[in-house]
Amino acid sequence: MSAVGAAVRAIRAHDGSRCGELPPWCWDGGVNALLDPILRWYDAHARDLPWRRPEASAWSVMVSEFMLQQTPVARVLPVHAAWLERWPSPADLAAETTGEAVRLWGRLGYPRRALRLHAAATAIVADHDGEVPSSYDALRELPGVGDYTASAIAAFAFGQALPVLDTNVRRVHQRVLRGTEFPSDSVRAHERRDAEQLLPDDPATAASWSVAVMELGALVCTARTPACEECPIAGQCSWRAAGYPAYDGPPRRGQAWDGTDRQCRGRIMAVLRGSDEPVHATRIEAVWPDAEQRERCLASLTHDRLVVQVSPTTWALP
DNA sequence: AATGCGTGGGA
DNA sequence: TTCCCAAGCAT
Repeated sequence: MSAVGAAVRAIRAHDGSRCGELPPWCWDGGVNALLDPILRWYDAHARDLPWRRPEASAWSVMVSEFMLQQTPVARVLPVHAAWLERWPSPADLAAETTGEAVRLWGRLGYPRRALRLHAAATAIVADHDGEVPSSYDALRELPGVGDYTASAIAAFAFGQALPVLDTNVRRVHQRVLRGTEFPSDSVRAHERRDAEQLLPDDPATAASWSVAVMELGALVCTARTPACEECPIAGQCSWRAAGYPAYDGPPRRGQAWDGTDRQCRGRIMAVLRGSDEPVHATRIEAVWPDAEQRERCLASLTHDRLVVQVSPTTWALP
């Protein structure tokens, strides 16, 4: 992907045009016309988040990106602070048990992320001399690091010019450029082309642009009830200009919860997190009466290495 | 490519 | 109250 991006920008720089599928108003003398208003808005309205401060380490950025995968900022803030205080470097975390990582993960949800972050820290110590790698490709090889997270760390921790396509950026692009309310369920090729073409060439400006668009999506161009009156590019928004047509794509994926294995696993994990000692089976039975499902979930949690069976009747964090 | 994976807050 | 969804990843 990074190689493709470099090629696209090289071609663009060579012929001096922003050839592509984007509306012509996107360009003002060959420059992204959305850049100035969005950067100005960001300057005035950005939240002061620990992982965005100049002194934030790459490790701090990386921890935040793991925690922010599907979890809102407000809930990440206290856990991120606790992690960075306890494990200021990848080596500090790698020296810890995975069980402690899961315990300090607390109720952020999707605790497999805690295991992957621990595994990533271990790999960083083993393969990168304990320093968070800066290249997209090296980051992408770490457990739990997909396209978004690799791009985000490379851009925000190391100032590289990589497109960052998270759910916020995708929604902003879809509305402004494509005139519809929501993007598809998976990232399409045209979205990458859009992001590549809008990305400023200067690395520092590119990183600022990416975080600013993300913030705009998080605070103004929200999924529900967007605050268009506060939007710096409302006048250029295709969705707004079209009269906010309602979403008419395929049904968006919702997640069942009541009675699911995920709920059962969550209950079991909550019990184990709350105990420093192995927990007797009766305490697990107390939170999930259905024996068949309980056993299935205990087995899947064991398979995931989120729990270990300590004795025939007791369970614990690994 | 479709599905499974936690949790809690806001509309 | 119910529903929606929040900086995704792995399989």
